[in-house]
Amino acid sequence: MSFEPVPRRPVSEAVFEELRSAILGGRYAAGDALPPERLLAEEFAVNRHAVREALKRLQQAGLVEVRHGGATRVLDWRADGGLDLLAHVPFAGDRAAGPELLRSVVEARRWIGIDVARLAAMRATAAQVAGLQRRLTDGAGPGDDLDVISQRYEDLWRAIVVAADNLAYVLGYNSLLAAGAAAQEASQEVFEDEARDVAAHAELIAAIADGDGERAATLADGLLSRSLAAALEALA
Amino acid sequence: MSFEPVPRRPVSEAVFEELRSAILGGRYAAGDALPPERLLAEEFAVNRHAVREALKRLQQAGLVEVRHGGATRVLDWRADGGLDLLAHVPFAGDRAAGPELLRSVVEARRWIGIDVARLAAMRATAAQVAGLQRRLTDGAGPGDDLDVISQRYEDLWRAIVVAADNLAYVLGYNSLLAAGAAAQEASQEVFEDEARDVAAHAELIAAIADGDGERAATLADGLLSRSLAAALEALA
DNA sequence: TTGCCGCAACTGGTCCAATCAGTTACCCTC
DNA sequence: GAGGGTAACTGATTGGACCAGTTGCGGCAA
Repeated sequence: MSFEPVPRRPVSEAVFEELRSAILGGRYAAGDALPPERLLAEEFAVNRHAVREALKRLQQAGLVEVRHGGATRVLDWRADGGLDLLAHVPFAGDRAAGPELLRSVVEARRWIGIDVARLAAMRATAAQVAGLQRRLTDGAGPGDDLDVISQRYEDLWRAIVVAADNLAYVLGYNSLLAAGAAAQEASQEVFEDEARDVAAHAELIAAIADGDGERAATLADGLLSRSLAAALEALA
Repeated sequence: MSFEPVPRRPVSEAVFEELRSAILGGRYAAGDALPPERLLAEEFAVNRHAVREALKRLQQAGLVEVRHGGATRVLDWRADGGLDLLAHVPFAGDRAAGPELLRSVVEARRWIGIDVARLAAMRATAAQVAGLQRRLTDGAGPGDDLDVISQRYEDLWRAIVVAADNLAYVLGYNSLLAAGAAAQEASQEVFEDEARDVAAHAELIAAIADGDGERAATLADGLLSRSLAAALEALA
């Protein structure tokens, strides 16, 4: 028989996740004061420094506001939180945010993908186009493992996003990807049909290579709308 | 004569900003190891805990990877960072990322705004529509201060985004807004013409109230494209 | 009685010092 | 030359002390 390695993670991270989950899960309303650091340290049975490190991360994530001398207050993350939070919402306790979340992510990804395809067609350098085509021919048969297919699909889209030469889209794509990874099983399933359609991808890449923005946008729309439909169907 | 209050901010924040700027400014390449905590503490002339708190924030921001026993390494933030980073890029030292950034943000905001307007028209509740109309009539004259106008403009769009009922768009809008706020002067200027056009906003709200998604999308496109044009012009 | 002033008790911020716990690389042995 | 073991790194965690703002209560003065 074999044993799994004992999971071991920093104390401050455990505290961070605990508090984050409490906030995202609604156990603290916006404006509520968190317990004082000394009390938190006592309750979690860790040193105060560890609590402070966790609080720094919460602060960076836009979940709390810390004031010297005053209390640490919980912010309204829907109003102040950034897109990075999306990946953590699924773990926000028992609230059934999962389905709504999946639809949100796929919906946004479809729409942004359309513009990205158009921009890539307009802006991709020769080297980037070559990279896209290489990625396409590197593609193996359809019998591959879903994980492999998904990986290649993500990689292809990442290259397209980079070619679009828009920092907001690049970083936003990273965030959406992270959110998708957090709900892995559901996400992969939704994108499976699309990810396996190599012929459609080839058409898209050809349009980008031709610099035909409108055609690229239309093709991307067709591709990504399939996943959106799959997501909406999965919710029913 | 009068004196200004002495600016006073936490030491860990100063360290954080210093390191962030060093990383985003390219003074560390992706994969490079940061100096050890003990050395950083010595060089910044602060306690090691302050350094650790700063590192926790960098870690949360997706800029570094910390490994117990090993070195703290700088990540490739363009490949791994989330949209939240966008607000920090303006502080990337002397690299001329500013102009590219402004175009990216305005471009993304325009495109997302179009979809948001369409979705809001389809999904806004009666209460949300009433809220939008109220915000419109609350609008004061055109002689107002630019700060006030900008504030109201942002508030109106936030309400539209919320009405679109898509968590990814809500949080993404927060991130884009934060990025805009980081480059305040330039951003306000670009959006000024659009923000002052109350009549166009009234049309947009009317379309949303009617549930006419296509018309709302078209109007939003017209509005936001103005700012995009202004941004592109500002870059020339 | 009412207003305000000041202090005391809270809150977070910073420091010092020590020790635990992984990683890495060098050196010695076989 | 390959291997293992150890020493010297790295970050992780703890404890305790003290500094620095905020808040609210109680007593003093008008």
